[in-house]
Amino acid sequence: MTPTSTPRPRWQRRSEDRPAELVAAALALFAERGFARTRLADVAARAHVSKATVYVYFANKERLFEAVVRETVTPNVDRAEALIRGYDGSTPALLRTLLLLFDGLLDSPMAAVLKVVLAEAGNFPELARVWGELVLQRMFALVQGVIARGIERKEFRVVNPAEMVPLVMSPLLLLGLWKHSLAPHVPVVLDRHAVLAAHADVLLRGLARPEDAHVQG
Amino acid sequence: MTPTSTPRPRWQRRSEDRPAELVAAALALFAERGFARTRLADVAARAHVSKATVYVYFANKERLFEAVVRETVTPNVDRAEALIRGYDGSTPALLRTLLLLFDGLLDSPMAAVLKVVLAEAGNFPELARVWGELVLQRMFALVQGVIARGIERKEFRVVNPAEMVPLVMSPLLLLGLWKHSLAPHVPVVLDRHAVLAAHADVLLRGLARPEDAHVQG
DNA sequence: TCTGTTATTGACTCTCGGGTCATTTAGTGC
DNA sequence: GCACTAAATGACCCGAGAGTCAATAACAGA
Repeated sequence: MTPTSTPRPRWQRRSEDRPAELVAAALALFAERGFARTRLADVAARAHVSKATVYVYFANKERLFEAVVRETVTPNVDRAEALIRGYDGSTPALLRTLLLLFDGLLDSPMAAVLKVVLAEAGNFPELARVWGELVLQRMFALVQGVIARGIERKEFRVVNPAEMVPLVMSPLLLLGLWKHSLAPHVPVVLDRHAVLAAHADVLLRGLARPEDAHVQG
Repeated sequence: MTPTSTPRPRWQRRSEDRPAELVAAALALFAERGFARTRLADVAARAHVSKATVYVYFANKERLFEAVVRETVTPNVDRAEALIRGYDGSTPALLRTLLLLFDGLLDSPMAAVLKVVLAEAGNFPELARVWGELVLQRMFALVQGVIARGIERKEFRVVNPAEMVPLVMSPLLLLGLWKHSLAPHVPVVLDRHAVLAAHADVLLRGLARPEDAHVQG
């Protein structure tokens, strides 16, 4: 162990992994502080890299955030779509399963990203566009398909599936924002799983055909 | 009209009205651009006043926003409470009326303020606290009371009123955020009134007692 | 009309952070 | 070992915008 026995380089070239590492670091900070209050210097530090390196891989802050959105969101939507595709049980059960899966997403960084997108949509329309394209449209189609399936199979009464989508999703939105925005600072307590159970309950009763109102999936 | 015939002062002393004018100006800009991207210089300009004047009436940007929240929110919550207090019809009808009133709020600046509060809660916990105290708790109690009333009067089946509150409110949250964040930038179309009608419908069916599932308020 | 009070302001400071670039140095092929 | 490429960086610039303060001018009262 002579003084010269430490030839560890001061930095390494890792152009393969850098982008993903930067995105991960950025995700954590954007989620925690929002877009405006996140400093690229901090992102860089968290990825063990200098600020200038960020600019080697991303043109600017906004593009970095766009990358965060893409990476965070796509796998989750993929999973949801796969779940639906392979399902062949009753539609009420399918809807319950889907809600459970969304419930899981509330703990993922996706919920935090959503918060930031909503907050910054006005300042960065491009972000809103990306989100709309990558998440909204696919999720929308997904849920709408489930409702339509239920109607076709005479498990639900006849409603306009498009109008049901926001109703299905909105409690999840609320719970997500609750968790990431208000919960830490407000004394009100919300039992997430109780609310979700109640949601599934009310929703399925509300969708049931009047003649079999007693049957609950 | 001699050149000296224009003794209109370059500015006027109006310490009574200034705060309200500043709050109004600030509301418009915060709603439009969010907290971080709103410049106090612009707020001042919009209130026809210099930036330094803002600091005469508000200690800093955050306090100004706090004032905006208070002023924007209180009258609306008051109105909702008054509506409930004086009501003596059926509870389903009351719930429909309440939803209609909230629908109106979606067009008020309150929805925009909510967006900003959610976005900035992490950076300014005090804001979240104020919102929780001024709006959340009162609104929560309000809706919870309506549900409890319906159960007492045997118009609803027996549920946990506290769990229903988020279910009642969440579609409104979604529609509000939709309007102020995504709608302008995303090609998806949401028919607000259709969604709200569907919400009332599903909700009331979901709350109905099984034995009178056919009766719709 | 003069004087005192205070609301208002213009001009200033200072920090913060996004973005740039010339230079350094790790890794690669010969 | 040597030269070449490109990954990584430190030091820099610069605009933006929050917050300050001494000076100014509107109004009230006498």
